[in-house]
Amino acid sequence: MWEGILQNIGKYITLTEDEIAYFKSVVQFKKLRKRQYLVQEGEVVKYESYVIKGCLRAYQVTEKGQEHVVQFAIEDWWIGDLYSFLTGTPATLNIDCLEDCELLQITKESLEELYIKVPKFERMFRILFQNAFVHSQKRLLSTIATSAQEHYTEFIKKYPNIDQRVPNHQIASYLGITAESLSRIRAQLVSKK
Amino acid sequence: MWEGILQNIGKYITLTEDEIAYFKSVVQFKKLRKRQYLVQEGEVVKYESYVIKGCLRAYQVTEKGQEHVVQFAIEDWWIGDLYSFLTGTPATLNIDCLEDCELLQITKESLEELYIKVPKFERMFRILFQNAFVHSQKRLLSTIATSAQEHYTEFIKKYPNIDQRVPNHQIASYLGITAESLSRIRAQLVSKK
DNA sequence: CGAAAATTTGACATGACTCAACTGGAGTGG
DNA sequence: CCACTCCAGTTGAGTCATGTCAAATTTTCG
Repeated sequence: MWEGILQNIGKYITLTEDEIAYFKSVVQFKKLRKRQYLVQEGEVVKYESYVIKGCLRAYQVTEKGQEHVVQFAIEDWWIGDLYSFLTGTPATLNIDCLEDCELLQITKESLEELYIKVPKFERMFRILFQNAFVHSQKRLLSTIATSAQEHYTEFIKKYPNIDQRVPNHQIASYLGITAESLSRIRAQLVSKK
Repeated sequence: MWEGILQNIGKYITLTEDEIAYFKSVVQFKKLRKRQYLVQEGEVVKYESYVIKGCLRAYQVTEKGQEHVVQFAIEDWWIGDLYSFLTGTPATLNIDCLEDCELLQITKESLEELYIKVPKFERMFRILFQNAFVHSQKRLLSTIATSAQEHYTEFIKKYPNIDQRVPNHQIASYLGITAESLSRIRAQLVSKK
């Protein structure tokens, strides 16, 4: 249960035995079944979650009932409604499991304490957020600057592992197009070859 | 020259006199005229820049020559091609001044050293990147989930200060629409009132 | 096996784009 | 200080990519 996350943390910072023990003491293990919610719109989010195993999606629902996927998360990713988590305001996102999931969760209070007691974590999350920001900017640019077809081909190149685990209509939702459009794009790509 | 940035830093962390002195010693002052480049596509970016005064835009140019604005920056914002800065790869962005600008710049080496010598800065940038990521996600959602008109009205609500300093066709580019479309949207909004 | 979900396909609608022309204001140089 | 150019902004006409709605087909999973 701990190998994955500790190895992942090890990519960014080096911890002592004590620090590892302390870290272990502040995170909680959680199992969720496929289709279960991790977060529902309207609730105040208490945890950020690290994915040990499984696959989740975070999405927002518009007034007209359309779902827009903001993020997928698989093994070794963090997921949550960060804005709600940070500000204590009600979540605007829903997050649910596309597969049975195993998570490690940390509360805001524990995380703040972790930053103080083991400042290396401040470094790790600085790097994680920095990378997340860069990727988010790149995604934005693809959304704005490229055709739906290019955008889709970029996506499957970049996330082949996610592509194979997630239904197409949810990928469409992530890309900001309809399931029908994605279906037609895929048909075109096949016929081109 | 220093009040603005020190006050801004003070929102996130508290520094001693020595730390302030050290910080001052690692950043460089730079003035640029309107229309001058801060970063050009292809060069390796050496600095992240804090805006003391002025207004800049970061944009990418596609093969077909279309410009897409990724970010505007005004007083108290940081700007740069973060990906190039972090990885040492050639910049994909261009950044230029929309007004005469005064900047403070820091190199990657100095920033890394600053993180080590004054870990509080790790905290500050963790928070800055965290916020930048949250905003980027929200922007992405607006781009994907709302009509061009809603997206524009959200933009002017959120950034009235930028709106007034930047020509409309560049706002259009930021929103991912053409200048013509924005012009028509604005006409509609006026007629509605 | 059967119900529900996912995907595909067709017909049609529409929002945004492209290209082109025109207007008005800002900045520049004689 | 005026004439001229340049650029931002607007408007119109036609096109195209993607959306919508509906139905048929395939896949998934209890």
